[in-house]
Amino acid sequence: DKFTQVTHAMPMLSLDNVFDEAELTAFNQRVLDRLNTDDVITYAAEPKLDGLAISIRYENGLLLQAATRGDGAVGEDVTENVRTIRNVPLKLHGKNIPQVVEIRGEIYMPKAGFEKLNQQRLANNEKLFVNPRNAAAGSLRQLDSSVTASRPLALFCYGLGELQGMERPSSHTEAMQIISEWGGAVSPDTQQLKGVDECLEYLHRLGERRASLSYEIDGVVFKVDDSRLQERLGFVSRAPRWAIAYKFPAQEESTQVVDIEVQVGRTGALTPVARLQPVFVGGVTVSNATLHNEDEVRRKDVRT
DNA sequence: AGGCTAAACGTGAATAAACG
DNA sequence: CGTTTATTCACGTTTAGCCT
Repeated sequence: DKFTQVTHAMPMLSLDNVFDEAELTAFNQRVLDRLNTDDVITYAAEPKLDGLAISIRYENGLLLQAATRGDGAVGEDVTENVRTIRNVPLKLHGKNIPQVVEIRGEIYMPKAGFEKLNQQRLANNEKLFVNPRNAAAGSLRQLDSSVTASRPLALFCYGLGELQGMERPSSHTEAMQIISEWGGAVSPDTQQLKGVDECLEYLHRLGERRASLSYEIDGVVFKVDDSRLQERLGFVSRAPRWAIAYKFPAQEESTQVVDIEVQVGRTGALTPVARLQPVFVGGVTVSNATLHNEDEVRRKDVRT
């Protein structure tokens, strides 16, 4: 409760997920069906960074407010912490800067910075961070922004929120171009692709490079590039119909069920929980697994 | 000063029931 | 029937509050 609440001018949504090529093809088909067309859709692709979403608001080119996503409608004011991030522009470059622009992106901790930070912490007998994502999330929610300043955080921009005093770009690619001219960092791996076939190729290429990237990713985001098509596709409750996150296959590990306990929830609901022999997988230690969806567990195994 | 715990938050996943 | 809402849950980190 130490952070002031910020109501987002435009809600910050998440993305729907797909897990294999068939589901991605099905997404493309839904887009075609909705638009009632056979045209080849142009997509904008970018790596899906494993960090945390941020909204950064500029008025007359000056960074005035930065907020976490929160529940999508209301987030937390982390302006002072975001100001300490090296590649976040405090002032937008160029002329024709709109009166109000909200840049949205992902704050993350590069692998190299994470390793270096943990080496320092080891030397100082401090507790090590388990993975870059949580280290980034924790670093951003420091009450003392000088602590945040000492953490190797970085930003990649991936979109625009509120915009006043400027026409909305006609495509995602154009929006990224403009943000980049203002001085905002955009992923160098952003690419314009024609049709679902090129999306699948991109997926394979990036999958091969995944380990050599300087930051952790958990998938790829594909967005319908054309703003007018985006508008026609619209939104569902918590995600746009014009974008999808392709998630790389979850890592799997085997372990043993040690016990099964029944929890009583806040509303009195009973939920069986499997107590597991702890197992480290995908950057976290898993020691419990809910069994409230046991049919799913049996069918598809537990995903991390 | 250090250890421990509860609670908050961020991210992510799933189901049932209600809605349109 | 597909979408949306309400619940339930997982883990990692920070913080406050308590205890030793």
